[in-house]
Amino acid sequence: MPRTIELAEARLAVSTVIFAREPGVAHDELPEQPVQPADRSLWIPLVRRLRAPGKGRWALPGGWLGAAESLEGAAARTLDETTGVTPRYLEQLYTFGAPDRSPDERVVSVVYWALVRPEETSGSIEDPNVRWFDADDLPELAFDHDEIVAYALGRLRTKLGYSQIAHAFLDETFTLAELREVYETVMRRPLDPANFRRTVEASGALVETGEVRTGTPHRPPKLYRPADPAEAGIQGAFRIPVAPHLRRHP
Amino acid sequence: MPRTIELAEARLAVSTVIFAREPGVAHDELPEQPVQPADRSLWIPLVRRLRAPGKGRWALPGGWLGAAESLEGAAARTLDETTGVTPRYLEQLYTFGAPDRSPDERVVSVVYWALVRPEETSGSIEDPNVRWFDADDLPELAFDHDEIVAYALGRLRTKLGYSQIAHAFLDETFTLAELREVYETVMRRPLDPANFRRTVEASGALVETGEVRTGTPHRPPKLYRPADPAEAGIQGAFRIPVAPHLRRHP
DNA sequence: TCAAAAGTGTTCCGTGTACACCCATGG
DNA sequence: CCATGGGTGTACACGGAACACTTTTGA
Repeated sequence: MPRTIELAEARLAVSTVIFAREPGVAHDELPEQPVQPADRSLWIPLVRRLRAPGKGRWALPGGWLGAAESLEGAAARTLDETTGVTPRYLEQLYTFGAPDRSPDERVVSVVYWALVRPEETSGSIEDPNVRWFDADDLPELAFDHDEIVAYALGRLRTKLGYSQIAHAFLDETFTLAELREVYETVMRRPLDPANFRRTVEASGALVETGEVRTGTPHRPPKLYRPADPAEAGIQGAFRIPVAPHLRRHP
Repeated sequence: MPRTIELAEARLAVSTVIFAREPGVAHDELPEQPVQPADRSLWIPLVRRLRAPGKGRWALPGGWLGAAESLEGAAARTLDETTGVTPRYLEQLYTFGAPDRSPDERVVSVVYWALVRPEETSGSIEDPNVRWFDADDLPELAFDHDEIVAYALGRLRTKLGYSQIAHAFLDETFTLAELREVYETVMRRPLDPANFRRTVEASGALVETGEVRTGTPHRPPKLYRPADPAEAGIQGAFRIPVAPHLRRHP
């Protein structure tokens, strides 16, 4: 028995939560001191809102959906326009559409999440209204963007455990220690270097380049690159448990 | 360097992929013969499109987003209006918004997926334009709905492996054999009854009701109900691997 | 009393984890 | 030559899987 429904005059927005291992140009100054990878944090660029609603607050980079572009295309475009960042990995996260999430008009936001390499963040726009924040130490954000970031962080931690996305944080070639540091940073716990090496090597997800990184004060580590997904195939999968030892009675 | 973008005049639709273990009233007649749970299939209700575009084709139940309702609310409402089904489990799946997915106007669809109990499907609308289909034997659907259903099936199979959603297919109380049949149907492989029992019992996700199901030709099985999630807590988790033994060289 | 499903016990093996140990380089 | 991170070897515990076995009912 369909009753009459007033249709929503909703505007369609696209926003992106971008994660990087290092902040881009503008960020809160921190005293530089050596930290363990598991104690390091992730960085997220935010944009200050110049208009109401939420004027003055920090918000996720985003914008309106264009007529001819795909959702992912809109995410990439608005990201580039607002922050100058071009992500290596971009995936849809969730669509937020509570009727009251924006005060004046109905806005439905398709939210993406992205991973970028260090070099990609360096091209980010220098603007007092764009700033990189520690993902674990964010200010209060506009709209429901706090909730969105928390959701994205959860997804990143989970997905890292069963997929190969960690590569998207790194340059073309990298050492196993660098890859391990990504896992340690995201999962916030140390990993055994020996076991990590074996797990990754056995998976076939990486191939040696034959090069080593020199200039370190110690034994030069081998450089790897991600295996062609086609070659890697099913065997390319490896699993790094997100939170082990939560099994037995705590 | 933001160039001018023509904003999309997109309409916001909501659709739902509904899964049930048994078809509702109207479905293709199949000769009733005993089948193994792992050989049984899932059922999905579809609605015949009465208007262009895609007139005559089968499509996912859905409709337009109402002004005052949440996305999930819209999914539940349109589902009820078109099929008469009220799902026990309803979760957002993905948002599809390719510019050309609907021929005339731009439509962005927020798609949900749902699980229903046998009793809930029996209340479904009797209408020649609503029919239940075998999820593994669908006709060619309108728009990009084939792609959507395939995506939803993948998510169901994956999520069943690490969450408790299987309950949503069953009545208030159920036997372990019934729960196991859900897993066998969705994962399309047989499970060892002994190991399944131990895994589930050890997890604390179920509690015995103290009752047994009588009337079977054999030993009466105990009836269980889902544990209160608060009590179950972290220990409430158990994992049934989706596809084991794909590890070593095939 | 018998067939068949419910439910229990036990063994085997892959995988994650800990940790001792060797290797190679810049300072 | 030595401190340090790169890289290898190995032993152990846990949990998934296989499967033999006992229990309980209706017909």
